[in-house]
Amino acid sequence: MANKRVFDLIERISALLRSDSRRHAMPHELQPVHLQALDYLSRANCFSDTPQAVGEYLGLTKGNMSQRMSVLEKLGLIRKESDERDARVVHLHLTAPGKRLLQLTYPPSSWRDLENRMRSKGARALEEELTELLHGLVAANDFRSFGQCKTCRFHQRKAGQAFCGLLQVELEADQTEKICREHQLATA
Amino acid sequence: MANKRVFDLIERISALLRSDSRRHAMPHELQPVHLQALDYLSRANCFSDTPQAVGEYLGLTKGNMSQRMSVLEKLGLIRKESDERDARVVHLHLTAPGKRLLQLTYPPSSWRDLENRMRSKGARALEEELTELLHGLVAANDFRSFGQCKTCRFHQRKAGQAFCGLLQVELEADQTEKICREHQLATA
DNA sequence: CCTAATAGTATCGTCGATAAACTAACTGGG
DNA sequence: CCCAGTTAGTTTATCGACGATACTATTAGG
Repeated sequence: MANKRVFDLIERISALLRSDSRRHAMPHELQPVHLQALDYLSRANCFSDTPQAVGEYLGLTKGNMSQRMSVLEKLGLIRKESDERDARVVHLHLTAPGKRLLQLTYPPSSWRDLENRMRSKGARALEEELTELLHGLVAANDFRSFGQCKTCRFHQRKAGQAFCGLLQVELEADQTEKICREHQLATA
Repeated sequence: MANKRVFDLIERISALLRSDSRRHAMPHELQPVHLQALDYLSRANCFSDTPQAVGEYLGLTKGNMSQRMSVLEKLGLIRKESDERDARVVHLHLTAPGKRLLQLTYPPSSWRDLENRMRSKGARALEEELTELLHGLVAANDFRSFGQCKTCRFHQRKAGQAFCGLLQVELEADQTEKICREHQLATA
């Protein structure tokens, strides 16, 4: 599943995508990492939309994240909102301009051209293999998996309502579609 | 072959690898990009071991590359050598310390742990699919393919000797195993 | 030749990244 | 209760990647 050649391919593909992403982000006074963060936030559930979680997702420090987030806020792309229960925690929400910018710039056009050329031929297989690869990476390094809420081992149903057995809270239906910082794979 | 989910996976996998690569590179006064450049140079043939080529491979500007290369030279990891035919061209060779450092730090340990866990199960399939993906990306954006010399449409044999039909020169056997800036895929 | 193109360098400004020190808020055991 | 320990986030300082631009030196070609 993993060898040097696969590593080389991933490194080069992502270097090229990154370079293209920079071209898209720069006119908006942004860098690739900002678009990655915006994209993450657009998919994170309510337990996972914090600076800390973004940092864990991208493998960057919290100090760095604090900086990135204040840039995004200053540009009006996200809105900060402090948690009602725990005043230390900040939730980050995309604003309408943020969503618009994300849709406009991400993924970069080189990827979209690719999508047009290669119409979903074998996408499923690649998706599954990369998923397995990521899970291996996560397992080997104690990273968080950031999987979809409803695929989590703690996901339950109580009286027709979705429920998180780890955090012991009920879940809105739309939250279960999003990715969660606390996500854990079923024990193999 | 390409959809948003595949994009997300590649972005996240490479973000985590990049973060880990930084941890490995920093003790040596280096950044991830330096290791990527060293790795490229270790695999480039004699037409492709120039600052320009490294920049094209990684999607970065030549000015940036010029800087990176002088850092690597100052640390004694590479050696510059000007071309005999064209005095503008500089060839970059790994030194023994450069090779040692590369072996020590690249790929980062998170990847090696992965390799130990998932012994070559389905590596072939993933490799082929990512290769196809990269070729699509290359084709859609007029990037160079940087394939192995001997897989190039201009690769020939003349009297038992390998020969490049594009550059019109004979090739040493070991050069044909390496990657080439001028590489072109066979017309489909 | 003289012009245009090419490989590489030098210099500049911006800003992403880490580390470390800091504040504020929560938690839990006496 | 309170105080020690922990956690979320910010701040500050330092470093250096990166793009842009202008520059030099060499080569190609009409």
